[in-house]
Amino acid sequence: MRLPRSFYAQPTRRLAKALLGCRLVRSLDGQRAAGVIVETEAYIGETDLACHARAGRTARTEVMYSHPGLAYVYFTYGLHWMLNVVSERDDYPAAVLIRAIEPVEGVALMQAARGQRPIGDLTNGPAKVCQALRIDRASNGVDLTDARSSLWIEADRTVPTRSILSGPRIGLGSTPEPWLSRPWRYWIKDNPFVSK
DNA sequence: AGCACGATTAACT
DNA sequence: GTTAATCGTGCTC
Repeated sequence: MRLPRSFYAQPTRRLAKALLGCRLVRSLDGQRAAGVIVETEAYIGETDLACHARAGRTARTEVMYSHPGLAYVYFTYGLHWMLNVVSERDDYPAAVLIRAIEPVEGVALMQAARGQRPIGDLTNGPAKVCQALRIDRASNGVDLTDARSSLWIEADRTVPTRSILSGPRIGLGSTPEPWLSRPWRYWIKDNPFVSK
């Protein structure tokens, strides 16, 4: 079952933790490719200087200001796509970055999209997830709660609180403190598919 | 109109 | 550990 909009309309850090253990599903030519979310990061509002919304409302960030439950997909480093899910409420720009999933369905489909890499190297990073599931600009703004969309999230495993670890977000470069060190990255303890 | 840089990855040494 | 790849975005001139 597709998770409803009410699931996404919660505080971003809470959503980032709640997404762990959920199943990210992509429908490709009628076939399912899916994985359990094992690592996420929260990006929260215009005051979070690591969040793209620090620049305010622009063409790029517009999706983050829209409804919770939409996909915010952006391009970076000249070649990579990143998938986020919009959180909170309308007109408040925040989202959760999907950093890694554990492949569980359509592994061959994902390997075909990733140059036949071994399962352990298939989706253990945010750009790898997008490449494996063929997510690019065409998925930006897609509604994950709309029954017609080919991308959505389902409830799956229950992850006990004691198995959720947190730490600083990755790749923030010259982002100033305190944002650089905020422990807004979450992952499932001991899961081998968390990014390196 | 031009420019510096990025929520990364893979292939190097 | 280091670095090239590669281009959209937001900021400065």
